Amino acid sequence: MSATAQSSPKRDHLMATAWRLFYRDGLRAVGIDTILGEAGVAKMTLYNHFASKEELIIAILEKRDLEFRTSLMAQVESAGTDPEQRLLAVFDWLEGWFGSESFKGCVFIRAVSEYPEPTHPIHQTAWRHKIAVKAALTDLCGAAGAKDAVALAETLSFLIDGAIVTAHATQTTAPARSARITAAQLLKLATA
Amino acid sequence: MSATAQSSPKRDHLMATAWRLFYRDGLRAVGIDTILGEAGVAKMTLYNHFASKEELIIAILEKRDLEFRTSLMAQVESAGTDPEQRLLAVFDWLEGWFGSESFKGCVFIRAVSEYPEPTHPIHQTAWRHKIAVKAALTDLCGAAGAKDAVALAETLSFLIDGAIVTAHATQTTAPARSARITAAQLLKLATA
DNA sequence: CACAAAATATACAGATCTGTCTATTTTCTT
DNA sequence: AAGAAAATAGACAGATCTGTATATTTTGTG
Repeated sequence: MSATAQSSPKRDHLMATAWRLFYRDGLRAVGIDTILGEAGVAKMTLYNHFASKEELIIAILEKRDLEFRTSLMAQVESAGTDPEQRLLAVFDWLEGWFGSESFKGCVFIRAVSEYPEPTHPIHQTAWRHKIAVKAALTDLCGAAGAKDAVALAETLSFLIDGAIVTAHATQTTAPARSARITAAQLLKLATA
Repeated sequence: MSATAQSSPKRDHLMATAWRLFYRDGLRAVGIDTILGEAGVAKMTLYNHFASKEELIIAILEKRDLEFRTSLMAQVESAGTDPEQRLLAVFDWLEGWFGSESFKGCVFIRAVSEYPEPTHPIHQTAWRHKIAVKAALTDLCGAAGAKDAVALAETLSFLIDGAIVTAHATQTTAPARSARITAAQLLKLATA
Protein backbone atom coordinates (compact mmCIF):
# COMPACT_ATOMS: atom_id res chain seq x y z
CA MET A 1 0.00 0.00 0.00
CA SER A 2 1.34 3.41 -0.84
CA ALA A 3 1.01 6.05 1.85
CA THR A 4 0.86 8.71 -0.83
CA ALA A 5 -2.21 7.41 -2.64
CA GLN A 6 -4.64 10.27 -2.83
CA SER A 7 -7.88 8.42 -3.18
CA SER A 8 -9.48 5.10 -2.35
CA PRO A 9 -12.89 4.09 -1.04
CA LYS A 10 -11.59 3.35 2.44
CA ARG A 11 -9.56 6.51 2.57
CA ASP A 12 -12.50 8.59 1.41
CA HIS A 13 -14.85 6.98 3.88
CA LEU A 14 -12.39 7.54 6.69
CA MET A 15 -12.02 11.19 5.80
CA ALA A 16 -15.77 11.67 5.56
CA THR A 17 -16.36 10.15 8.99
CA ALA A 18 -13.45 12.01 10.55
CA TRP A 19 -14.66 15.26 9.02
CA ARG A 20 -18.12 14.87 10.49
CA LEU A 21 -16.82 14.14 13.99
CA PHE A 22 -14.04 16.74 13.92
CA TYR A 23 -16.42 19.43 12.76
CA ARG A 24 -19.10 18.48 15.26
CA ASP A 25 -16.90 18.11 18.35
CA GLY A 26 -13.49 19.61 17.63
CA LEU A 27 -10.12 18.41 16.38
CA ARG A 28 -8.54 17.69 19.76
CA ALA A 29 -11.80 16.43 21.24
CA VAL A 30 -12.16 13.54 18.80
CA GLY A 31 -9.81 10.59 19.17
CA ILE A 32 -8.63 8.18 16.50
CA ASP A 33 -10.47 5.28 18.12
CA THR A 34 -13.77 7.15 17.96
CA ILE A 35 -13.33 7.80 14.25
CA LEU A 36 -12.38 4.19 13.58
CA GLY A 37 -15.31 2.88 15.56
CA GLU A 38 -17.76 5.17 13.81
CA ALA A 39 -16.33 4.39 10.38
CA GLY A 40 -16.02 0.67 11.02
CA VAL A 41 -12.44 0.65 9.81
CA ALA A 42 -9.34 -0.97 11.28
CA LYS A 43 -6.68 1.14 12.89
CA MET A 44 -3.94 -0.04 10.56
CA THR A 45 -6.00 1.02 7.57
CA LEU A 46 -5.92 4.56 8.87
CA TYR A 47 -2.20 4.48 9.50
CA ASN A 48 -1.57 2.99 6.07
CA HIS A 49 -3.29 5.97 4.49
CA PHE A 50 -2.11 8.70 6.83
CA ALA A 51 1.15 9.04 8.71
CA SER A 52 -0.55 10.51 11.77
CA LYS A 53 -3.70 12.16 13.09
CA GLU A 54 -2.13 15.48 12.19
CA GLU A 55 -1.77 14.46 8.55
CA LEU A 56 -5.35 13.23 8.52
CA ILE A 57 -6.50 16.61 9.79
CA ILE A 58 -4.43 18.45 7.21
CA ALA A 59 -5.79 16.28 4.40
CA ILE A 60 -9.34 16.99 5.58
CA LEU A 61 -8.74 20.73 5.82
CA GLU A 62 -7.33 20.85 2.31
CA LYS A 63 -10.26 18.88 0.97
CA ARG A 64 -12.73 21.15 2.76
CA ASP A 65 -10.99 24.22 1.42
CA LEU A 66 -11.60 23.03 -2.13
CA GLU A 67 -15.19 22.03 -1.47
CA PHE A 68 -15.90 25.29 0.32
CA ARG A 69 -14.54 27.52 -2.39
CA THR A 70 -16.11 25.46 -5.17
CA SER A 71 -19.52 25.73 -3.54
CA LEU A 72 -19.09 29.44 -2.90
CA MET A 73 -17.99 30.23 -6.43
CA ALA A 74 -20.87 28.19 -7.82
CA GLN A 75 -23.26 30.55 -6.05
CA VAL A 76 -21.34 33.53 -7.40
CA GLU A 77 -21.68 32.16 -10.93
CA SER A 78 -25.37 31.54 -10.44
CA ALA A 79 -25.76 35.23 -9.57
CA GLY A 80 -25.16 36.20 -13.18
CA THR A 81 -22.85 38.78 -14.65
CA ASP A 82 -23.55 41.92 -12.65
CA PRO A 83 -20.37 42.46 -10.59
CA GLU A 84 -22.16 43.89 -7.58
CA GLN A 85 -24.66 41.05 -7.47
CA ARG A 86 -21.84 38.56 -7.82
CA LEU A 87 -20.06 40.03 -4.80
CA LEU A 88 -23.22 40.14 -2.73
CA ALA A 89 -23.96 36.54 -3.68
CA VAL A 90 -21.19 35.60 -1.26
CA PHE A 91 -23.39 36.74 1.59
CA ASP A 92 -26.41 34.89 0.28
CA TRP A 93 -24.27 31.81 0.23
CA LEU A 94 -23.29 32.48 3.84
CA GLU A 95 -26.94 32.71 4.82
CA GLY A 96 -27.65 29.30 3.39
CA TRP A 97 -24.62 27.85 5.12
CA PHE A 98 -25.52 29.37 8.50
CA GLY A 99 -28.96 27.83 8.25
CA SER A 100 -27.73 24.34 7.47
CA GLU A 101 -28.46 21.56 9.95
CA SER A 102 -24.96 20.82 11.17
CA PHE A 103 -23.49 24.31 11.03
CA LYS A 104 -20.86 24.76 13.73
CA GLY A 105 -18.87 27.73 12.51
CA CYS A 106 -15.77 27.79 10.38
CA VAL A 107 -13.49 24.79 10.76
CA PHE A 108 -10.53 26.89 9.67
CA ILE A 109 -11.05 29.53 12.34
CA ARG A 110 -11.58 26.73 14.79
CA ALA A 111 -8.38 24.97 13.68
CA VAL A 112 -6.43 28.19 14.10
CA SER A 113 -8.01 28.47 17.56
CA GLU A 114 -7.15 24.92 18.56
CA TYR A 115 -3.59 25.13 17.24
CA PRO A 116 -2.81 28.72 18.19
CA GLU A 117 0.88 28.60 17.33
CA PRO A 118 1.14 30.16 13.84
CA THR A 119 4.03 27.89 12.86
CA HIS A 120 2.01 24.74 13.47
CA PRO A 121 1.25 22.83 10.22
CA ILE A 122 -2.45 22.61 11.01
CA HIS A 123 -2.62 26.32 11.79
CA GLN A 124 -0.84 27.17 8.55
CA THR A 125 -2.98 24.85 6.45
CA ALA A 126 -6.12 26.38 7.90
CA TRP A 127 -4.93 29.89 7.26
CA ARG A 128 -4.08 29.18 3.65
CA HIS A 129 -7.81 28.70 3.14
CA LYS A 130 -8.52 32.19 4.41
CA ILE A 131 -5.87 33.58 2.09
CA ALA A 132 -7.44 31.78 -0.86
CA VAL A 133 -10.90 33.10 0.00
CA LYS A 134 -9.53 36.60 0.33
CA ALA A 135 -7.95 36.28 -3.11
CA ALA A 136 -11.29 35.30 -4.58
CA LEU A 137 -12.95 38.24 -2.82
CA THR A 138 -10.29 40.55 -4.18
CA ASP A 139 -11.17 39.47 -7.72
CA LEU A 140 -14.86 40.08 -7.09
CA CYS A 141 -14.14 43.49 -5.54
CA GLY A 142 -11.93 44.47 -8.45
CA ALA A 143 -14.54 43.40 -10.96
CA ALA A 144 -17.10 45.46 -9.08
CA GLY A 145 -14.97 48.55 -9.56
CA ALA A 146 -13.46 48.97 -6.11
CA LYS A 147 -10.57 51.40 -6.21
CA ASP A 148 -8.61 49.43 -3.64
CA ALA A 149 -9.84 45.90 -4.15
CA VAL A 150 -7.29 44.42 -1.75
CA ALA A 151 -8.33 46.69 1.08
CA LEU A 152 -12.04 46.10 0.51
CA ALA A 153 -11.51 42.35 0.30
CA GLU A 154 -9.66 42.38 3.61
CA THR A 155 -12.45 44.36 5.25
CA LEU A 156 -15.07 42.00 3.86
CA SER A 157 -13.00 39.08 5.14
CA PHE A 158 -13.13 40.55 8.63
CA LEU A 159 -16.86 41.05 8.29
CA ILE A 160 -17.40 37.50 7.07
CA ASP A 161 -15.29 35.84 9.76
CA GLY A 162 -17.00 37.86 12.47
CA ALA A 163 -20.41 36.97 11.06
CA ILE A 164 -19.50 33.28 10.97
CA VAL A 165 -18.45 33.23 14.62
CA THR A 166 -21.60 35.05 15.68
CA ALA A 167 -23.83 32.80 13.58
CA HIS A 168 -22.20 29.81 15.21
CA ALA A 169 -22.54 30.96 18.80
CA THR A 170 -26.06 32.33 18.37
CA GLN A 171 -27.31 29.66 15.99
CA THR A 172 -28.94 32.23 13.76
CA THR A 173 -28.64 33.20 10.11
CA ALA A 174 -29.20 36.93 10.70
CA PRO A 175 -25.48 37.80 10.72
CA ALA A 176 -25.34 36.99 7.01
CA ARG A 177 -28.00 39.61 6.28
CA SER A 178 -26.32 42.23 8.46
CA ALA A 179 -23.01 41.59 6.80
CA ARG A 180 -24.60 41.76 3.35
CA ILE A 181 -26.04 45.19 4.02
CA THR A 182 -22.71 46.47 5.28
CA ALA A 183 -20.89 44.93 2.32
CA ALA A 184 -23.18 46.77 -0.08
CA GLN A 185 -22.49 50.05 1.73
CA LEU A 186 -18.75 49.49 1.71
CA LEU A 187 -18.74 48.61 -1.97
CA LYS A 188 -20.58 51.81 -2.77
CA LEU A 189 -18.03 53.80 -0.77
CA ALA A 190 -15.15 51.98 -2.44
CA THR A 191 -16.37 52.75 -5.95
CA ALA A 192 -17.47 56.34 -5.38
CA MET B 1 -11.75 24.95 52.96
CA SER B 2 -14.73 26.40 51.17
CA ALA B 3 -15.00 25.59 47.50
CA THR B 4 -16.84 28.85 46.95
CA ALA B 5 -14.08 31.13 48.24
CA GLN B 6 -13.49 33.66 45.52
CA SER B 7 -9.96 34.68 46.28
CA SER B 8 -6.82 33.41 47.95
CA PRO B 9 -3.13 33.61 47.08
CA LYS B 10 -2.97 29.99 45.96
CA ARG B 11 -6.15 30.24 43.97
CA ASP B 12 -5.00 33.40 42.26
CA HIS B 13 -1.61 31.95 41.46
CA LEU B 14 -3.22 28.83 40.04
CA MET B 15 -5.54 30.88 37.86
CA ALA B 16 -2.67 33.06 36.62
CA THR B 17 -0.57 30.05 35.66
CA ALA B 18 -3.49 28.23 34.08
CA TRP B 19 -4.44 31.34 32.14
CA ARG B 20 -0.97 31.71 30.68
CA LEU B 21 -0.81 28.08 29.55
CA PHE B 22 -4.40 27.88 28.33
CA TYR B 23 -4.00 31.05 26.30
CA ARG B 24 -0.65 30.00 24.87
CA ASP B 25 -1.51 26.40 23.94
CA GLY B 26 -5.28 25.94 24.10
CA LEU B 27 -7.84 24.80 26.64
CA ARG B 28 -7.94 21.14 25.67
CA ALA B 29 -4.22 21.01 24.92
CA VAL B 30 -3.17 21.88 28.48
CA GLY B 31 -3.62 19.25 31.16
CA ILE B 32 -4.14 19.73 34.86
CA ASP B 33 -0.79 18.16 35.68
CA THR B 34 1.03 20.64 33.46
CA ILE B 35 -0.62 23.56 35.23
CA LEU B 36 0.16 22.11 38.64
CA GLY B 37 3.77 21.44 37.74
CA GLU B 38 4.26 24.93 36.35
CA ALA B 39 2.55 26.56 39.30
CA GLY B 40 4.24 24.37 41.89
CA VAL B 41 0.94 23.57 43.53
CA ALA B 42 -0.49 20.27 44.74
CA LYS B 43 -3.34 18.65 42.88
CA MET B 44 -5.67 18.64 45.87
CA THR B 45 -5.21 22.37 46.24
CA LEU B 46 -6.65 22.82 42.77
CA TYR B 47 -9.57 20.52 43.48
CA ASN B 48 -10.25 22.24 46.77
CA HIS B 49 -10.65 25.54 44.93
CA PHE B 50 -12.36 24.30 41.78
CA ALA B 51 -14.76 21.43 41.29
CA SER B 52 -13.26 20.48 37.94
CA LYS B 53 -11.07 21.65 35.08
CA GLU B 54 -14.21 22.97 33.44
CA GLU B 55 -14.97 25.20 36.42
CA LEU B 56 -11.39 26.43 36.45
CA ILE B 57 -11.72 27.39 32.80
CA ILE B 58 -15.02 29.16 33.43
CA ALA B 59 -13.57 31.09 36.37
CA ILE B 60 -10.63 32.18 34.21
CA LEU B 61 -12.88 33.25 31.34
CA GLU B 62 -15.03 35.32 33.66
CA LYS B 63 -11.98 36.96 35.16
CA ARG B 64 -10.53 37.70 31.73
CA ASP B 65 -13.83 39.17 30.60
CA LEU B 66 -13.68 41.70 33.41
CA GLU B 67 -10.00 42.52 32.85
CA PHE B 68 -10.53 42.83 29.10
CA ARG B 69 -13.45 45.19 29.31
CA THR B 70 -11.88 47.23 32.09
CA SER B 71 -8.74 47.74 30.04
CA LEU B 72 -10.71 48.58 26.91
CA MET B 73 -12.93 51.10 28.65
CA ALA B 74 -9.90 52.71 30.26
CA GLN B 75 -8.57 53.47 26.79
CA VAL B 76 -11.97 54.82 25.78
CA GLU B 77 -11.95 57.13 28.79
CA SER B 78 -8.44 58.29 28.00
CA ALA B 79 -9.67 59.35 24.56
CA GLY B 80 -11.58 62.25 26.06
CA THR B 81 -15.15 63.33 25.53
CA ASP B 82 -15.54 63.43 21.76
CA PRO B 83 -17.93 60.54 21.00
CA GLU B 84 -16.33 59.66 17.66
CA GLN B 85 -12.84 59.60 19.15
CA ARG B 86 -14.09 57.46 22.01
CA LEU B 87 -15.49 54.90 19.61
CA LEU B 88 -12.36 54.86 17.48
CA ALA B 89 -10.23 54.47 20.60
CA VAL B 90 -11.48 50.88 20.68
CA PHE B 91 -9.44 50.21 17.56
CA ASP B 92 -6.36 51.90 18.96
CA TRP B 93 -6.68 49.63 21.93
CA LEU B 94 -6.88 46.65 19.58
CA GLU B 95 -3.69 47.74 17.86
CA GLY B 96 -1.81 47.77 21.15
CA TRP B 97 -3.19 44.37 22.05
CA PHE B 98 -2.31 42.83 18.70
CA GLY B 99 1.25 44.05 19.14
CA SER B 100 1.70 42.60 22.60
CA GLU B 101 4.28 39.90 23.11
CA SER B 102 2.06 36.95 23.88
CA PHE B 103 -0.89 37.81 21.66
CA LYS B 104 -2.60 34.63 20.46
CA GLY B 105 -6.01 35.87 19.39
CA CYS B 106 -9.20 36.03 21.40
CA VAL B 107 -9.55 33.40 24.09
CA PHE B 108 -13.33 33.69 23.88
CA ILE B 109 -13.48 32.97 20.15
CA ARG B 110 -11.04 30.18 20.78
CA ALA B 111 -13.16 28.77 23.61
CA VAL B 112 -16.23 28.84 21.38
CA SER B 113 -14.15 27.04 18.76
CA GLU B 114 -12.89 24.38 21.15
CA TYR B 115 -16.30 23.79 22.68
CA PRO B 116 -18.44 24.15 19.56
CA GLU B 117 -21.69 23.00 21.11
CA PRO B 118 -23.58 26.21 22.00
CA THR B 119 -25.15 24.64 25.08
CA HIS B 120 -21.79 23.84 26.64
CA PRO B 121 -21.11 25.91 29.79
CA ILE B 122 -17.68 27.00 28.52
CA HIS B 123 -19.12 28.02 25.17
CA GLN B 124 -21.86 30.00 26.84
CA THR B 125 -19.52 31.70 29.29
CA ALA B 126 -17.23 32.73 26.45
CA TRP B 127 -20.09 34.10 24.42
CA ARG B 128 -21.41 36.19 27.28
CA HIS B 129 -18.19 38.16 26.98
CA LYS B 130 -18.95 38.98 23.35
CA ILE B 131 -22.44 40.06 24.32
CA ALA B 132 -21.02 42.36 26.99
CA VAL B 133 -18.54 43.92 24.58
CA LYS B 134 -21.28 44.46 22.04
CA ALA B 135 -23.36 46.20 24.69
CA ALA B 136 -20.48 48.54 25.42
CA LEU B 137 -20.05 49.21 21.71
CA THR B 138 -23.74 49.94 21.41
CA ASP B 139 -23.41 52.64 24.06
CA LEU B 140 -20.46 54.18 22.24
CA CYS B 141 -22.30 54.06 18.92
CA GLY B 142 -25.38 55.65 20.42
CA ALA B 143 -23.34 58.41 22.01
CA ALA B 144 -21.70 59.04 18.65
CA GLY B 145 -25.10 59.67 17.11
CA ALA B 146 -25.65 56.44 15.19
CA LYS B 147 -29.27 56.14 14.14
CA ASP B 148 -29.28 52.41 14.67
CA ALA B 149 -26.69 51.92 17.38
CA VAL B 150 -27.49 48.24 17.81
CA ALA B 151 -26.94 47.48 14.13
CA LEU B 152 -23.72 49.46 13.95
CA ALA B 153 -22.41 47.81 17.10
CA GLU B 154 -23.10 44.39 15.64
CA THR B 155 -21.28 45.29 12.44
CA LEU B 156 -18.34 46.64 14.38
CA SER B 157 -18.33 43.44 16.45
CA PHE B 158 -18.00 41.41 13.26
CA LEU B 159 -15.21 43.66 12.08
CA ILE B 160 -13.38 43.40 15.38
CA ASP B 161 -13.65 39.63 15.66
CA GLY B 162 -12.47 39.19 12.09
CA ALA B 163 -9.56 41.54 12.68
CA ILE B 164 -8.58 39.65 15.83
CA VAL B 165 -8.47 36.30 14.04
CA THR B 166 -6.43 37.76 11.20
CA ALA B 167 -4.03 39.52 13.55
CA HIS B 168 -3.54 36.24 15.36
CA ALA B 169 -2.85 34.10 12.30
CA THR B 170 -0.68 36.69 10.56
CA GLN B 171 1.02 38.02 13.68
CA THR B 172 0.56 41.61 12.56
CA THR B 173 -1.10 44.69 14.00
CA ALA B 174 -2.28 46.03 10.63
CA PRO B 175 -5.82 44.60 10.92
CA ALA B 176 -6.49 47.06 13.72
CA ARG B 177 -5.73 50.00 11.41
CA SER B 178 -7.82 48.59 8.58
CA ALA B 179 -10.73 48.01 10.91
CA ARG B 180 -10.38 51.51 12.36
CA ILE B 181 -10.65 53.12 8.94
CA THR B 182 -13.72 51.06 8.09
CA ALA B 183 -15.27 51.84 11.47
CA ALA B 184 -14.87 55.56 10.84
CA GLN B 185 -16.56 55.20 7.45
CA LEU B 186 -19.42 53.18 8.87
CA LEU B 187 -19.97 55.64 11.69
CA LYS B 188 -20.19 58.48 9.20
CA LEU B 189 -22.74 56.54 7.18
CA ALA B 190 -24.73 55.68 10.30
CA THR B 191 -25.00 59.30 11.43
CA ALA B 192 -25.68 60.86 8.04
C1' DC C 1 1.55 27.22 72.74
C1' DA C 2 -2.58 24.98 70.86
C1' DC C 3 -5.89 24.40 67.65
C1' DA C 4 -7.85 24.58 63.04
C1' DA C 5 -7.44 25.36 58.32
C1' DA C 6 -4.87 24.91 54.29
C1' DA C 7 -1.62 22.78 51.50
C1' DT C 8 1.33 19.05 50.83
C1' DA C 9 3.20 14.43 48.74
C1' DT C 10 2.00 10.23 47.00
C1' DA C 11 -0.39 6.69 45.30
C1' DC C 12 -4.05 5.23 42.75
C1' DA C 13 -8.11 4.46 39.78
C1' DG C 14 -9.86 4.02 35.36
C1' DA C 15 -10.19 5.87 31.20
C1' DT C 16 -8.21 7.55 27.03
C1' DC C 17 -4.68 8.88 23.85
C1' DT C 18 -1.60 8.03 19.52
C1' DG C 19 0.85 4.81 17.30
C1' DT C 20 3.06 -0.04 16.48
C1' DC C 21 3.28 -4.94 15.72
C1' DT C 22 1.79 -9.39 14.06
C1' DA C 23 -0.79 -12.74 12.08
C1' DT C 24 -4.87 -13.63 9.47
C1' DT C 25 -8.35 -12.80 6.09
C1' DT C 26 -10.37 -10.49 2.39
C1' DT C 27 -10.19 -8.33 -2.05
C1' DC C 28 -8.43 -7.30 -6.46
C1' DT C 29 -5.81 -8.25 -10.59
C1' DT C 30 -3.83 -11.09 -13.84
C1' DA D 1 -6.95 -20.23 -10.01
C1' DA D 2 -2.75 -17.92 -8.20
C1' DG D 3 -0.29 -14.25 -6.47
C1' DA D 4 -0.19 -9.52 -4.76
C1' DA D 5 -2.26 -5.88 -2.36
C1' DA D 6 -5.32 -4.19 1.05
C1' DA D 7 -7.81 -4.58 5.10
C1' DT D 8 -8.73 -6.99 9.20
C1' DA D 9 -8.68 -8.17 14.45
C1' DG D 10 -6.50 -7.72 18.54
C1' DA D 11 -3.02 -7.16 21.56
C1' DC D 12 0.20 -4.01 23.20
C1' DA D 13 3.16 -0.11 24.45
C1' DG D 14 3.77 3.98 26.92
C1' DA D 15 2.14 8.13 27.78
C1' DT D 16 -1.42 11.13 29.40
C1' DC D 17 -5.87 12.43 31.12
C1' DT D 18 -9.21 13.94 35.07
C1' DG D 19 -10.32 13.13 39.49
C1' DT D 20 -10.06 10.72 44.27
C1' DA D 21 -8.18 8.98 48.66
C1' DT D 22 -5.12 9.29 52.51
C1' DA D 23 -1.90 10.59 55.61
C1' DT D 24 1.35 14.17 56.71
C1' DT D 25 3.11 18.75 57.06
C1' DT D 26 2.78 23.56 56.89
C1' DT D 27 0.55 27.78 57.92
C1' DG D 28 -2.21 31.08 60.22
C1' DT D 29 -4.89 32.46 64.30
C1' DG D 30 -6.70 32.43 68.86
